[in-house]
Amino acid sequence: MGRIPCCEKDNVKRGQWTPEEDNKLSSYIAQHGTRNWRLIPKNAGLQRCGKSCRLRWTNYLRPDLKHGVFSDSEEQTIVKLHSVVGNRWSLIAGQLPGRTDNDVKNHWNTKLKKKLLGKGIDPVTHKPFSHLMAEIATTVPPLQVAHLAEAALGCFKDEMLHLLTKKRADFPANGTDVGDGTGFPYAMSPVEDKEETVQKIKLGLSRAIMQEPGTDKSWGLMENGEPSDGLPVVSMCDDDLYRTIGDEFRYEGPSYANGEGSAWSQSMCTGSTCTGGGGTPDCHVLHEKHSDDEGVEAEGKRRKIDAGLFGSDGVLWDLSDDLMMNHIV
DNA sequence: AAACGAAACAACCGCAAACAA
DNA sequence: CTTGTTTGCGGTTGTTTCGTT
Repeated sequence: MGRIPCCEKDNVKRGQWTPEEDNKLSSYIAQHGTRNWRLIPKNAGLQRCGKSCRLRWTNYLRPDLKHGVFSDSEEQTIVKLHSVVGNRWSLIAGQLPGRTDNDVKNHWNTKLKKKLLGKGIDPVTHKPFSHLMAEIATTVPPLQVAHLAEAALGCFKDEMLHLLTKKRADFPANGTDVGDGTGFPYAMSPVEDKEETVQKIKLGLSRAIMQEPGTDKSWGLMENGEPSDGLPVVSMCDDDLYRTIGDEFRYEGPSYANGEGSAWSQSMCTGSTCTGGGGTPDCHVLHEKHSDDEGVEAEGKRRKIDAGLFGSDGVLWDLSDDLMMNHIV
């Protein structure tokens, strides 16, 4: 017994909507409302799946939608809410009049996530990477550190690779301050091609993963403290640096009690080495949905979180005391 | 001007909750 | 209470647009 399809696949058009289709759908809904999406395409004379019509309406045609760029305050709201509820896009969109969950999701994935990563903040936990490292170092038995590092790097390797290679290409070749306020010098040989850089970074990551627990943790450094392989040396434990570079977002210090993950830690980790069973504690929580029984319980918890966050009128509570993300204007 | 890659946006898919009969 | 259907949601994929070489 399979699931009943929402429509006949054969006679259904897919892909981009034409203005005529938009008109048909809009005028039909204006007259008859949005009851029974399965019947709407048929009655409106559209060769579309009801689901497709619903999506088109809710994400694009609805008259109350905003279509412009996200404002600073909207971005702040998204980051703040995401730090509390995670990838609950509909919940977040509910606090942004005129924005859809798809809008918010796309904006997060294409802009905000990278923005945070670029500032050294883990977009999953909203903590600076330095704090994550420190937590791992202090709370985990040394023998597990290497495995956790591997899992973490697996989760973020693509983003790290992207950022590192991009940054490298952007830095000046004379090794002076790049002028972003970080005082971070970067020396790059002009003849060094990008592919070589990528290979070096990959090698560095691999070494970090392979490194036995208890050995020198100063990744990328040779015994004399000089960078090996020409890789940059970045202090990942410098909160002052973080505050300096955080011209838009500022981390005000850990707020999770006793190393507990935030309420939203079911956010996705799609890293290839993250298998859900092992890995970091967060990674374990992320995959709780995979178990049906646990999934029900997780959903129950989720609903409690929802109920706690929003009043009966759906208005967001004042979260300023609970949030770890503050904004500098 | 053309080719290529990255970013942004739009749409689809499958799952599960909610609802109605 | 059970079963079938609809709706909402989040993840993913496909397409278009923009910027760079």
